[in-house]
Amino acid sequence: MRWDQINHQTCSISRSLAIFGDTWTLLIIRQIFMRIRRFSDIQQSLGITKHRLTDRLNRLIEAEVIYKSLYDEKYQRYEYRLTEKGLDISPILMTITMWGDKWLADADGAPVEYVHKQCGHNAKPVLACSACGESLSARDAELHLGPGIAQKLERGQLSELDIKLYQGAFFTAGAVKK
Amino acid sequence: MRWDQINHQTCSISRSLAIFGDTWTLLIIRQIFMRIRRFSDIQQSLGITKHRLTDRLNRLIEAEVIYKSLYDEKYQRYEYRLTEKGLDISPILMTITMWGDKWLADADGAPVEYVHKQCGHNAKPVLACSACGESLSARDAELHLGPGIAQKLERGQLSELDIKLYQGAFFTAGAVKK
DNA sequence: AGTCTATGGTTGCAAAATGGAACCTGTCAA
DNA sequence: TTGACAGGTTCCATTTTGCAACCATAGACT
Repeated sequence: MRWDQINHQTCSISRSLAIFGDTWTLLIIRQIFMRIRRFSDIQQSLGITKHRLTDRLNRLIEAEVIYKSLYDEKYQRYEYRLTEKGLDISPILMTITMWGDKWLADADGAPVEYVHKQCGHNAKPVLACSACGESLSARDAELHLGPGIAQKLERGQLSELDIKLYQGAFFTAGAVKK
Repeated sequence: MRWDQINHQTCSISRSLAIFGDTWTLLIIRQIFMRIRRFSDIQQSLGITKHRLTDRLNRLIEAEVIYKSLYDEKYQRYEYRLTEKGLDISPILMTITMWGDKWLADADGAPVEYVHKQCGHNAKPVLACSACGESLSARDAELHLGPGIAQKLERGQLSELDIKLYQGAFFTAGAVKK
């Protein structure tokens, strides 16, 4: 299968990665989070070619993750800003940062830190259960089939590939036998 | 710059993405999380070519995110399992899932759900501040220069590119003027 | 008037990554 | 001895990428 068909799968991760799962895209989003919003600034700060950057920015606009905002009328210059959808990517960048800090940092320590404005502390973002507020890891969570899969399964609308994609979850749920 | 040089940057996100930021890799990790651990199962469930899968698995082994585990002595068959480092990627997959569920789901709802074993509820993982336990979003957090950058800056060990990369954070920190 | 610079691109081309299919290897089973 | 299965490797055509050169617009400088 071609990567550009990956978004047709019934999977939130596949669909998300079809938007920002290729090379450069997440780094571009990070730069915009860090207030580096202009074409040439992004281009130079990442060392990406203009060609590639043009392509990636257009895809992100298409996906409604960023939008162009006029900042200079005379020159017709635009900067790129995050939409609500784009701002919502921050937890992903934070968890990636935490992983990199923990597993890939050199002796000098973490390159940047997040300071929580409300409590003033250096915050290491951790995942918590929205229901009980306790911390949540892969070992604390059971994967269940959600309505998006269950309904399509009942209606026979799952593709062959979707079924294979979820064979792990089906197995856990007892829906199929291995 | 070539993508394969991106891991030389002083940035936890760049370094992390050098490991799992290309096409397929994160999907492969997700499959292993879902207990799909054998070569042909991963290959068929993702629709990836064997060629690509071999390459990606070897890189993940090299990065110590997964390891090979013998499950059949006679046939010398191995399955791929997550190391501690690999298991720690789960928060990233969870936050990506949440984003996809919120912004890309169809009318049927979320494909899968996480059930928190401790409290039994359907958990939507949210980010929390490790210091005060309150929820944490991009707007609640201020980006500060951490020791990894500050020390290298003092010692003059930051590359030209690293400085550009962090110009947003330097600006916030008052370290440089725009 | 002519040249220079800054920003934000587009175009063309060679090199690298990818998808697809065919082929290989070891073990067993019919 | 033919076939099947798991887990690859090899080969080639197609895509994607990196790199360099070029273009357009609006001033600013000489």
